[in-house]
Amino acid sequence: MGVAGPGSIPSPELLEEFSQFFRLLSEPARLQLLCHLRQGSADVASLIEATGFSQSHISRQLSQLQRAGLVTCDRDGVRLIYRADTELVEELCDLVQKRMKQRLQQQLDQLQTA
Amino acid sequence: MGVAGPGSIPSPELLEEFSQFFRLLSEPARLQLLCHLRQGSADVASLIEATGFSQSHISRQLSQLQRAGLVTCDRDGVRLIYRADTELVEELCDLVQKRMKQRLQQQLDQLQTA
DNA sequence: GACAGTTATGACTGTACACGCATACAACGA
DNA sequence: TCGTTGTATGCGTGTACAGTCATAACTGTC
Repeated sequence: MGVAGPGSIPSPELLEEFSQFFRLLSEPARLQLLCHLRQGSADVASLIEATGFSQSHISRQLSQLQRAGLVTCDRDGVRLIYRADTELVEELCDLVQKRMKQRLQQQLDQLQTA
Repeated sequence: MGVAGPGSIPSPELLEEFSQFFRLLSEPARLQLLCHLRQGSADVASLIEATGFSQSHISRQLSQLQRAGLVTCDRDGVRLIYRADTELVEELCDLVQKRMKQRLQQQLDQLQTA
């Protein structure tokens, strides 16, 4: 049984929500932030250091991720310590990566039989 | 073990590939096409009919999906019959949907305890 | 070959958004 | 309260791309 049952098209609203979610992951900068946070929680300064992006950019990207619930933060005095809820993202990336491997393997096989 | 092993950051190239893939799914029009093709193969005319998009737009979106291997097509005379390889997309959407449900449930619980 | 139907593509417009700079705002210490 | 540090936000710029129209390119029939 699929997303909305077999043989039916998801509503435009649901499609919109799905696409918005995937859109979050469609930006290398945000994926990069999630990857860094996968190593453990981190404050903004270290994320700036690690990625080289401006503070304002990091802030905006983190707030987008936060709205989607992919990231949360706690205060430590003036600093914000971010932590990622990366389980979902990892699962998604693993699926995609598995698929990429499959595709490359297929292309390889085709070249070898040709 | 995660995408690139624990404790390491994927290369920029890999991040780029992931984001490009998710980017494909970040557009409602493309998700819609994939959903229609989930019902079975279809020719372009019926996709135009079903979605209301222009022929040129459909053509471009399908070719993007095709490059990523999410869609294939066979000729039937002058027509092209497209079919989707939706297993991956369905898995991804199911994961995301599961997450959405979780989040909404949490919000509901919070409202009820408050 | 010419013609009709189907798909791909060049050119264009509009919009969304990444990204940086400057600055406003929040939180702590003296 | 003032200064300092850290985060959010208004504004501007550049770019990527969705979506359309017109048209080219392809596939088949006569």
